[in-house]
Amino acid sequence: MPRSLPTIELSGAVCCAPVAAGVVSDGDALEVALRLKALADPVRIKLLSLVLAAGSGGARNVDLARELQLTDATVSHHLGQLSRAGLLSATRQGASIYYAADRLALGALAGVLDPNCC
Amino acid sequence: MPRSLPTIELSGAVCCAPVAAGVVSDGDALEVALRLKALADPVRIKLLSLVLAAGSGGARNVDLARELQLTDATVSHHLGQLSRAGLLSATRQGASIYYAADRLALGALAGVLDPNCC
DNA sequence: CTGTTCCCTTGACGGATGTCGAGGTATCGG
DNA sequence: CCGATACCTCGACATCCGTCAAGGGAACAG
Repeated sequence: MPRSLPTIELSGAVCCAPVAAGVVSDGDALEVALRLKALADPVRIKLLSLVLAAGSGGARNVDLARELQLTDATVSHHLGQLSRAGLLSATRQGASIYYAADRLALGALAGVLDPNCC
Repeated sequence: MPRSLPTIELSGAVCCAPVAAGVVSDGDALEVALRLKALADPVRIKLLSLVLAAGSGGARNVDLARELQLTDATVSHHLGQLSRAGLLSATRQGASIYYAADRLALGALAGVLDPNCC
């Protein structure tokens, strides 16, 4: 990979028009790709479904790590990826941090992909 | 990555229930992740939008390569990724191969992601 | 203050990935 | 048959990524 991917802010709302609506700009392509990359891992898909199943209260690193049979360090890494992509929100409560899914961001990302809806 | 990702068939229809509908199985997580991985690249996002813009007739490797300023070998690699994920269909016509987007597959993948719709 | 629990960061390792150049195969027009 | 065009495959290179072990900081109970 000669040209490394730049780092851009992803915490904001998913912005761009559907991919099917016209040729996307380089910037939009990069943004969508980075958000998708945050999701493109089997562990993170399971992680997301677990967090979604936990409801608005959210889920903790330890419990997710036990469920997935992974180290807390690895789960922390994955949670960081999803958070930085704006797909998860983190809320500290005592010594624990509760992660909840951002359903709006997820829906917006799906909308960018869907050629029929929207 | 200690455990390398297995290779599975992706040419069929996107099958599984939305990620928000419940905790996904390991198999479903893998399938969704592999399809998303096929899309999680800025070049492939642009590629997909170009192919979509070309309509049902499809687009050719050479023209896409010129548009993207990439080698035909690189574009062939990306087209292969998208095809193997079931997102593109290829039709030979003389010496050329026309690639068209599979809007149904794309919409189904979006549906798996969307927590609100479906 | 001490110990426990929870989480994050760092460093390291092996496997995966995007890009290209070179070379091979197929189709078609002379 | 020859050349041109379009596509693919292969090998190589640099970079990225998922995983873990080790260690440190923060909150809380005693």
